[in-house]
Amino acid sequence: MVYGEAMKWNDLGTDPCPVARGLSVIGDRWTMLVVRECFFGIRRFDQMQERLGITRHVLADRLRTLEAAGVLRREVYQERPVRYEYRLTERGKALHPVLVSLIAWANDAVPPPEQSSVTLVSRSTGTPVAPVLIDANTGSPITPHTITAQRNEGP
Amino acid sequence: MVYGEAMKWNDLGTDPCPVARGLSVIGDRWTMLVVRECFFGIRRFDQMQERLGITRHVLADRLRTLEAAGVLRREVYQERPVRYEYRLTERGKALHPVLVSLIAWANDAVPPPEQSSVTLVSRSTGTPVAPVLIDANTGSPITPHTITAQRNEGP
DNA sequence: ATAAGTGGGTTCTATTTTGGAACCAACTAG
DNA sequence: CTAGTTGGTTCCAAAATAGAACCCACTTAT
Repeated sequence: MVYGEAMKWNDLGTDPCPVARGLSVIGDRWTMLVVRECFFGIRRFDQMQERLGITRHVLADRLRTLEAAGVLRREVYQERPVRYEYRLTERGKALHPVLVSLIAWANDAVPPPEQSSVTLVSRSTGTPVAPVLIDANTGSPITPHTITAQRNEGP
Repeated sequence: MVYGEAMKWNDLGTDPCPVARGLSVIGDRWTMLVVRECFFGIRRFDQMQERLGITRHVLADRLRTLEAAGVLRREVYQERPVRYEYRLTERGKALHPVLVSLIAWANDAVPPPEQSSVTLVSRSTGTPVAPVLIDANTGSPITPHTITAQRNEGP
């Protein structure tokens, strides 16, 4: 962060803090919902628009932004007339842990109306999953107590 | 989701999808940055405002929203004049995996300007951590291939 | 041949959110 | 008495979003 002077939203993308940089791409009201649709296998503009209830204008803008950020790629799936679909790139698929963590948090922090909800289950056993973050290097859990943020100065 | 009819932002909090419900709390432009400050130990209004460059009006609004959602609690730390500080509740601390996943993603998906950046390191060894999500029940990694979303209908 | 439909948008205006700056209340320190 | 601190609120301007209509290049149905 650049302390002591105002940080405008549009400058977040160049902030030293990865939280700020990440949010510059996925931190607005609709973007993660668009990403969710992509993980659900939705690829077409109209389908996303109908499922989300987002305005066409804003959806077009978000898809452009996500494409520019390398999260989605636009592919022609039909010529004459040319039609495009949107798919997650590797960088987009790398958002999976963010989405999963968010789902796990929301499911017990933001109670659903009635009992209706969506939960994550193992694809092989069908049983609910309980996501936990561990450090791949040591195998130990990651908690606010086990890690800390470190600033690496540039050249 | 309620398909076929527009979903307004303000209805997200009652959506069956946990992604939508989660985003209704933390899905706007500033909220996760406020939460980040709290994880960094920042507790006071003016300090947050200075560090983030957010307008005072919006910060006051976000703090109220986060308090209402049970993510932060407001505590008097001084009488005469009464002064408040904001601290993460258990529900707020439960956002740690979301923040860590976001940091991990941003650090390799949204390149920092120059080399300056912030990384996560183990508090005990000082070495970088590589966060991975595993299922606490089975110990196996969570990827788009190993899990799926399941809708549980309400009564 | 003509009419209606499809997919992926753009354009327009109205409403809502943000940004930026000033102001305020209740003290405390000098 | 004056300035400073803390945690806000109030005001207006600028930007983002909602909602609806329109557009273009086709394809399919009548």
